[in-house]
Amino acid sequence: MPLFLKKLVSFEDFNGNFNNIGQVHKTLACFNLGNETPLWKHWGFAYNNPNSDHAEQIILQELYTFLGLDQSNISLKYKLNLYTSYSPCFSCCKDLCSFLDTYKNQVSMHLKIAKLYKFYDSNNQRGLQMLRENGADITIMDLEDYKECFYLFVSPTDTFQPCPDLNHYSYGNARDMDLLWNEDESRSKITIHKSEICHCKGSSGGNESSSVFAATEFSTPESKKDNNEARKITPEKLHIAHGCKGHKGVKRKLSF
DNA sequence: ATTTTCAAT
Ligand SMILES: [Zn+2]
Repeated sequence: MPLFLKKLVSFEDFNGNFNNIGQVHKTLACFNLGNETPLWKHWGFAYNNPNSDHAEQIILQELYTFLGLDQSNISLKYKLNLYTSYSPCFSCCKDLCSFLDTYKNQVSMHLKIAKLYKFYDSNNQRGLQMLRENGADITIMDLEDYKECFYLFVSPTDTFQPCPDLNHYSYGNARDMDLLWNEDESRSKITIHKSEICHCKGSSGGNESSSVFAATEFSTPESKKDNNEARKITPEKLHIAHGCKGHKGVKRKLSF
């Protein structure tokens, strides 16, 4: 397992996974678990296991093992900081929700994300929305977060040097995430309003309220038919591929 | 506003 406990991340791996704006085909996730005392109770990092486990799964497994022993100490309040080079996929979001549910009122989760993973996939978007609704604090890493992550997990003595345009990309990702949160909030009212009449499935029409409800119910896993036209955030490239010349892309589609 | 990405060649 590519899990490293109480060890620092190398400069090379930090730069290769966090401090870059390229397309990286692996994920690095760093975590620390603390409480009132200044010293971390547990910390480390993990890479994904190629073609097998996502980095979040590996860290969650470690946390279940670690916290399982502490189950008796109800009064303890843990704070989990999780830095991930990619945002969690839909499946990992569900796993993170389960973790929060398992340690309800015992562990708070603070997720700091470098880049959005396959954000065009509406399932991944819904996963992040669900995770947030389940109490996780989710943000895109800004320059200060990169600096902090570097300080905590790479070197407390060296100076973090952001790669060119890192701040610019971070800002763009943060904007995408804000749009997702805004979409989430405006739709949550619909979900509540329609919650009583959404039990009847099968009635097609694929209206938005039923799909929202399905998401809330965790009842739509990786359905391969991802041709969901209700998707709100779509890369401009997709529009171009479909022969649509819309330049506003995300912004336009989310204006409601 | 940068986009196909926890690969697959
Ligand atoms: Zn995942």
